[in-house]
Amino acid sequence: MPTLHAARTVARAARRAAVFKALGEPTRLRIVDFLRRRRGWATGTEVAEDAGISLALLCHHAEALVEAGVVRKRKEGQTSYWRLNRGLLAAVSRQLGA
Amino acid sequence: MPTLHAARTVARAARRAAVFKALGEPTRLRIVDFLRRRRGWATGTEVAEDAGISLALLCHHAEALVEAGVVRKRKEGQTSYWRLNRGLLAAVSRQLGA
DNA sequence: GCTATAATCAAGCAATGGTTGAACTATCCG
DNA sequence: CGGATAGTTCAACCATTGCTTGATTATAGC
Repeated sequence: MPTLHAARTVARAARRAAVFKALGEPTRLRIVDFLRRRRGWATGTEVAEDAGISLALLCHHAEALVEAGVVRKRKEGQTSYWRLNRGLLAAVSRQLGA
Repeated sequence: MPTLHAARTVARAARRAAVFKALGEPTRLRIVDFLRRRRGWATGTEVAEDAGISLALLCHHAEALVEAGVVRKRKEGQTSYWRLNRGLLAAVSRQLGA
């Protein structure tokens, strides 16, 4: 029988792991790398072209990245824009190095 | 047809993603967290007990962590010892924050 | 040698996840 | 309106993976 403390530890690990999980896939990491180089908002078409994937696949992966909080999304008319959440990445980076 | 440059970019992303993938699983992240608190070598039994998993499962996950280079392994007699590869984590941390 | 202990291996199950292509929606523009 | 453009969703397929259980190997201690 797990204690309450143990249960909370597990839940916290799950949330933190979600960020790494989002980054732990080559295609998603390339998307993140592109957005890092890009500095600012990029359209879905731009991202998909750079990553060499279809728009459908981008949609799939981008959802996972947004879910994990790694990426922010904004929609304007018919096109959607993406940018990195550098704050979260910096926080994770700090925790990882410590 | 992908260019040679694109192929290399993909391969590099795959290697880097392997580290995040290793960290992107709650159980493995708890192992890593324990080793971080522990400072130094810990036996497999200690790690398994802290993470609340069987020795068999630890073996399974530890292999992935070693494969990714996140963890170092040393065997002495009947027991094996594990410690964090802080150098790699620091490098990944730097790259992530930049 | 015998037993207990620490770790590893092997088989199998259930669930998740990446990829593709087609269908569908919403928006822009002439 | 009508066609083109940008995204999104859906269904299907296949591979991967996390986990469990049970057997197996290697070592320590008596």
